[in-house]
Parts: sequence; C-alpha cells; structure tokens
Amino acid sequence: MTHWLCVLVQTPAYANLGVGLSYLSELPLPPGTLVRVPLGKREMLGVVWDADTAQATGEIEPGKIKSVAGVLEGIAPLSTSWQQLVTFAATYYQRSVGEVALAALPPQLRELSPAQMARRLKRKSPAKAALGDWEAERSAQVKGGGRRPGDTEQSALPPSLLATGTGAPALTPEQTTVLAQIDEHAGPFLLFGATGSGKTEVYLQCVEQLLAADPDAQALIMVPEINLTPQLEERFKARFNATASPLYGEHAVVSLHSGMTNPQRLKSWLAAHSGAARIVLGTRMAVFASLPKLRLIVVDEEHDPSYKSSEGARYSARDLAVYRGKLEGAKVILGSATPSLESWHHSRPAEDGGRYLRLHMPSRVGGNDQLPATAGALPLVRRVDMNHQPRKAVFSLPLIEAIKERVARGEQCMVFLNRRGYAPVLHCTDCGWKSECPHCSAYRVFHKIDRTLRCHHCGFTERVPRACPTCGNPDIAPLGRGTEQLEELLAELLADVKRPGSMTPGNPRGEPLRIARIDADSTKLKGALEEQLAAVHAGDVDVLVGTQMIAKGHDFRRITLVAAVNPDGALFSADFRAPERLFSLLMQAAGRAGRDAALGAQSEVWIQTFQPAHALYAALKRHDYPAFAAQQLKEREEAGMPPFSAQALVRAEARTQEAAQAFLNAARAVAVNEMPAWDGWATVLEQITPYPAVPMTIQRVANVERAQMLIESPSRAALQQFLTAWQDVLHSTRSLPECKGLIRWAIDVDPLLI
DNA sequence: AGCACGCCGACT
DNA sequence: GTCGGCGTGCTC
Repeated sequence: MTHWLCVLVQTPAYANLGVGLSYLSELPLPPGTLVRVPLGKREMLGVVWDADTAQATGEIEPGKIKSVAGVLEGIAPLSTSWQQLVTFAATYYQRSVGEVALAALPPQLRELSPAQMARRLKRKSPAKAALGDWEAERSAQVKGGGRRPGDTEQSALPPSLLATGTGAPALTPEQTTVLAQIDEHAGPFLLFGATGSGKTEVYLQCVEQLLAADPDAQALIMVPEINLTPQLEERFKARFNATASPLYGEHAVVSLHSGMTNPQRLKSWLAAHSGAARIVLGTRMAVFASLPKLRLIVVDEEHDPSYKSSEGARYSARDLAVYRGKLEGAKVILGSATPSLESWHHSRPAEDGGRYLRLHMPSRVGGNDQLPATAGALPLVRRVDMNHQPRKAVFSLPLIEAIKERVARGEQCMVFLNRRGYAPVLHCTDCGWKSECPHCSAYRVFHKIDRTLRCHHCGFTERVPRACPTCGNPDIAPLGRGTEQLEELLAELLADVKRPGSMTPGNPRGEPLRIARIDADSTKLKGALEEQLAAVHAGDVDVLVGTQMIAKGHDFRRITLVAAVNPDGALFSADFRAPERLFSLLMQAAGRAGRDAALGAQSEVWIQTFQPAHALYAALKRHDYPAFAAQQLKEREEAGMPPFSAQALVRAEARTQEAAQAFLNAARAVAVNEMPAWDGWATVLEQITPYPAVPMTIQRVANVERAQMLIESPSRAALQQFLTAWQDVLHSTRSLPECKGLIRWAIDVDPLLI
C-alpha cells in the first residue's frame, strides 16, 4: 500500500511552496521521521510532517509526485513537542516551517550519505545498529552499575544527600530559599542575582536534584556565547561527567554551539536525541535541540542580546525557551544580574499581571568558593566629571593616578572602550577628506598596528595613503580614539611606573609595566583569546585594555580597578535599548572587579562622564538595578515602547535606496489603504501602526542599499495576525516595476536594534 | 535557497 | 563560432 506524506524540506518562506511537499511512501511513516527525498536534481533531507493535505484537495497533479528515497535508519522520529516548537517559531517569526525545522537540525544530517550515516551510528554502538540503541546502551550501563538513582533504596534518600560527594558546596541561605521556591512553584522563574551571588550553584543544584530524582530527565543549559563562558562549561562537566559522578554516565554533559565542528555537533545532537546525554549546554541554537525527556531549561545571562538570532529566522532563544518549557512541562529559569527589561516586567507581582516568578539573590558571596566576607563587598563606583578635566583629555588625571597606585601595589586594572582600532576616522586637515569606505556609508577605521584603513562593515582594507587622496596634503590625522590608541596612550602615561614584581620566577621587580589589549583584532587567531586571558590570570599583565568583550563572563580575580573611558554615547542614543545595554555592561564590569578577597583592597569602578548626575550612573553607583529598571520602564510606558508594545521590522536590501524604500512603502500603502477594507480586518488594522520606510543607520554596506520599516502595535496578537496576512502582500509587491533592483527582504519580529 | 534555462558581450 | 554573465522560474 502506498501512503501520501507531507514532507518539510529546507525552503525559505518566499519560495512559493506550501507548508511541505507531497511524497509517496510504501511505509506509513509517522510525523517527525527523518527522510531523504528527491527535489529537482538533488536529494535532500526532509522531515515527515503530517498526512498530506494536497491529496485531499487535489492541489497537485498526481503524476508529479515522487517517492521518498529513504528513511534515516537508527534515528527515532522527532517528538510532537519538538514539532510544535518548530511550528510556533516559524509562525511567530514569520518564516517557513521547513526552513526553521531543517535549520534546527545538525548540518551534517543534511550532508551525510545513508552509508556514512549508518557508519556514524554504528561507531557509537557496535552491538546493535537499531533504533533506540543508545537508550539500551545507557540503561544497561546504569543498571549494571547498580547505581540507577531511581532504584529502591537510593530513591529514599533526599536529592541533596545524593548530591554530596560530587563536589557540591554548602549553600547560602539565599540559595537554599531560591531552590525551595523553584521546587515549590511551576515558574517560569527570573533569578535576579548579583554577580557572584552564586547563580551557577543554583543551576547546578537544580540539575543535580532533577537528574537524581528522575533517571531519564534531561536539562538544557543555555549560555550567550560559549567562548565567553568556558568556565560554566567546565563546572558542569566537572560536576556531572565521567568519574566525578558515575551516577550520570560518561558523557552526561554535551555541548551544542557554532564553534564546534559538524561531526562534533552531530555527535552531541544524537546523544541528546537518544536520551544518552542528560545535560545539553549550548548557545541559542540549542533551544531547538531534540530532548525527549526535557524537564529543565536554564537561560543564563538571559538579558544578553546574543540570544536573539540576527540571520535566517530571527528568533529569540530566551523567549522560545519559555515557550518550550510550557510545551514540555519543563521548568524554566532565566538568570541575570541585570535582567532584560522585558523579563523584569514579566516578573512583576502576579497581581499586577506578572507571568514569571522573580527570585532574588542580592548578596555577593564570591561564587562557589568559600571566600571571606571582604570578597562580598560591592565595588565602589566613582564618577569623574570630565567637564572639569582638560579639554580632549582621554584619561582624567585622577584616573591615571588611581591606576598608577593600583599597579604599584601589584594589582591589576582594566580599561575599556567600545571601539577597536586606533582611531575611528582619518581626516585631511586641509581639504576635509575623510576615510570613507567606497562600498559602505561608513568611515574606515585607522589601524595603526599594520597601517591600514579597515571597514568594520564590509571588511574592505587598504594601506593608509601617504598623503590625502584628494589634495595631496601629507598631513592626514586620526580623529577620535580606539583601543589601540588607549594602549599607546597608557604606555606613555604610565612610563614612569615600574612593576612591583613578586616571588614568582620570571617576574622580577622594576620592569616596565605590561599593558595588554584584548579586542576582536587581538583575538582573531584561534586560541589567541584563551592565551591572552591566561596571561591576565597568571599576573603577566598589569593593565588590560579592551572592548566590551573583556567585561563578559570572565572572572579576573586580581583586577581591582575597572574604568569605562567614554561610555556617555549610550545615554542619548537613538536606540532606546542603549541605556539598558550600558547599565548591564557596567554592572558586569563591576562584577569583574575585586572578587579576590586575598587582596583585601576595596575595588573600584571608574566612569568618565560629562553627565555625572545622570540617573543611570546614579543607579549604578548604588548597584541598584531595580531603580534603573523602574525608571526605564516608566519612560518606555510613556513612549509606548516595548514591553508595552509589540514591534516588528521589515528590512529590505536593494541595488538602490529608492527601490528598497519603494518596496516597503508600496507594501505599507496596501496595509493602510486596502487591508482595512478586507472582510473582518478593520479591527486588526486599527491596532497596527506602519511607519514610513527609512534608510538604515548604515545605509549602504558592500554596495547594497538598505532600508527598513517599523510596524508597531499595542497588541502582540494583532501584530501576529497582521504580519501573517501581510506576507502575501510583500510577496506580490516585489514584482512591481518600481521595486526593480530589490535583492531581498526579511521580517524581524521583536527586533533588538531599531 | 539551489539549480536550471535563457538570452547578450569578450575570448580560443 | 563558444564561454559565461546573472535575470526569471521551478522544485512534490
């Protein structure tokens, strides 16, 4: 008997294909089954979605339908809840289900031939190559060891006792309270905990209790960027993998992130899909991992913008995590010292409409180490009023004095500036020429190290000209400053300071200071970041200069002074989220400072500002995130901004700016003039505000003109309805004559950058 | 998205 | 006379 199937393949939404394609199969394959199907001249990976609807409606000529080429043997069908997650993500973020589903699978599943695939599955389990093999292998291992935690005598023990012996430290009262609340309530939870308050230990304990209580349960731990948080990965692996904990098996923890090779990713994915992996630790892509027994999701540093994807389907992994938790009945914990204003708002008291439960850990206890009380002190925030400093001063006198004092005592300092290179622009003092990029509407940045002008948008790089290209004036000068220049300036300003030295060999007294720079340029080479971080940890560096990448994730325990050289830009930015990001960055930077009690010194965060009285810095000085959030949310509410409204952005790329804008404005005209007259759509359109198309901030990148249009609505549901219907309008608008030259367009729902 | 087919400029 | 540019159009 022949069965009709609807199969998803990787096709973008604008390819005019329906939900899936029709195929024939001899076997009745259940939804979620991975198959290979012929498509045109190629054979592609597909996912069986449901019984075919085209057959019933007779939409397709029966003669055109091909048969499924084969099933991916040894891989169980993807679960119903996985399918629901993918369907939701595709609908919400306005993409095709096929695109989302196939992008959520490891790339190697797409590339591997059936023979290669069979070999891969066999390698893991030589005994049998059948479905569910991983399962069999694992339970045999667990049962054989007689340590299956669900088994009789051990299940009588409280989970906390099971946990001991695997490296779990004693908990603080705050941690105990928070764990009890997580146990008691359904969530989702927003764990609002200061840097060093021991959030990670809470995650570890939650996972530990879950795994001990349920022999099949799986946990998903998400981090913003795996490169920046290897410490978390290490802690999880140390606690749960291999010899440390025979309870959970040798490969209990697997990683999933884009830094892995395709074979590694496939291996982790298969381990998670089969249930062999108990913990998946990954970046935003991991939210789509197949986890048949998912019971807990942790989103660490939930405010981090990297949870929002900026290509393909522009999903928010944090928001999808919350949705997935609801779907699968898994607890969700969002953790941050500076939550996103969205999550903060959602965690307001339930009687005011809050949907998340806010858990608070205000005390700094120095993480999992038993540090003396001095380590718990919050750093002192000092504002330097730059209005009272020499004009054009990069470093204020008091800051330089403070740095000198610290390094003379053998302490480390960290200075950051959000701009790499030597100077953001080069200009001619005679004719006014500036180092514009010929392909972008942006200046090329001067990199003194290799004497190049580099475009940070398209990558176009040239050697610095000897003289002005327009008038021949040899006097071309840098304008503004970047991290390279800070490094150079600091070397001059600190030239008279000598290293105090130490007992360690190779670190004699009286040598010149060592200044290091960490930014995207200095860490381009593989392993360079790790190497540089190690040098800082080893005390080989006295002053560290860098971009915000040094403020994230890393504990530099000997750093006692952190300085933000010029953070004011974010205060009056056109981007309404800029203050939120700045506050978070400065709080994180403050968290870097002074976690080493041995130094005993009061650590400090220095802010050089022309706005010393600004509310953001005032709140920062008090380490008062709630006050900052309250003030920001008040402003957002008054201005009708998220989270008090829903937004979507349509971005268009074209040969000319006119074509890009014409496309967007033509589609807008339909929304304004025609759609309200559609049957039943008037009430939806009443709630939709489409703004006119505008050029993007960087209007042209790599010779492509870019424009965007903001759509706003007080109602998420109305925005969703509108976008779904409007997609067809956008499709047909494309063929209008004035849109000639349009390259592509995409909808970004809940955009972070406007 | 791929990968075709298809119709106009500089090369063996 | 062909090789190749990337503009439209299709894929169950």
